[in-house]
Amino acid sequence: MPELPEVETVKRGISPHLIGCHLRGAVVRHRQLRLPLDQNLGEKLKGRKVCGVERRAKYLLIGVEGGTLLVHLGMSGSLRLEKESDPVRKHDHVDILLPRGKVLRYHDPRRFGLVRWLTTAPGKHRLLRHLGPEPLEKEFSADTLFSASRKRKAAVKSFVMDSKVVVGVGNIYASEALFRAGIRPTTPAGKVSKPRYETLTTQIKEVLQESIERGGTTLRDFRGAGGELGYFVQSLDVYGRTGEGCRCCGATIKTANIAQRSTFWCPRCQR
DNA sequence: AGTGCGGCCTGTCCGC
DNA sequence: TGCGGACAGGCCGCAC
Repeated sequence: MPELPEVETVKRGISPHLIGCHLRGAVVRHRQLRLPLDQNLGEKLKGRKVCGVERRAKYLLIGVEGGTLLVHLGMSGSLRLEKESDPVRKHDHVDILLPRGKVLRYHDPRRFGLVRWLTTAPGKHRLLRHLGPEPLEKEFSADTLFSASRKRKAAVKSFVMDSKVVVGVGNIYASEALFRAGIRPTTPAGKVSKPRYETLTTQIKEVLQESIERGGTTLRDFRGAGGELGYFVQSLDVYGRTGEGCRCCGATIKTANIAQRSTFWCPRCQR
């Protein structure tokens, strides 16, 4: 479900409700996520104060005195601020108990996500250690993209989705950024020129930034922390538009699988 | 070393 | 209406 703009939307939604709070504990209803959940999570969190909420790639890092709560939403996860008395739905696997009867509720039907309590530096965790640059930071530039791409034969679309190259570019925004840059997604990464990587870098930053400003993309079930929809779906140019006309030239949008992920492009605008 | 594939899970939608 | 199969926003670990 969530790509970087959706995770950023959740982060912005939950931050003001968490920072400064003393946690009352946690309720764990289903332990088996991508990594098994700590049975004693509640005991470990009890009484601790939340000092900050950060995002690294698609991971949320809830900074708590004495540790970090690492959360990933996988493909179908969501985090919502609710009241403890709100009915528990199927797949509400974890509640983080906040003051005054409020809870942060983790819901994930497919269970590809994770919730982990870390007491060491999160950046050194094996899941975060090898991550590439943040796309919206200065260190992600055409230079880094171009030099990393030399001699790489994989499709440029797979290349920009490689988290060692740059994080946070998922299946939707990879297709969208390549459309905006006029680059065909099947082109081998090593054959894309420097000027085209300049354009692609700019477009990756822009498409992610615009989506964050519209609250992310709701395709079927994405919601912000308060349950609100993401409106970027209205701005998608190619993703999910197979057989429809290109908004730019009118040609029919095509789709194919690249490395087992559906990929969308305009055969006329993207060469 | 880079690449592609299988697998983790449930829900939904489509064609028959 | 029911049923099987394909597919879904992520990403790790493995074999080649």
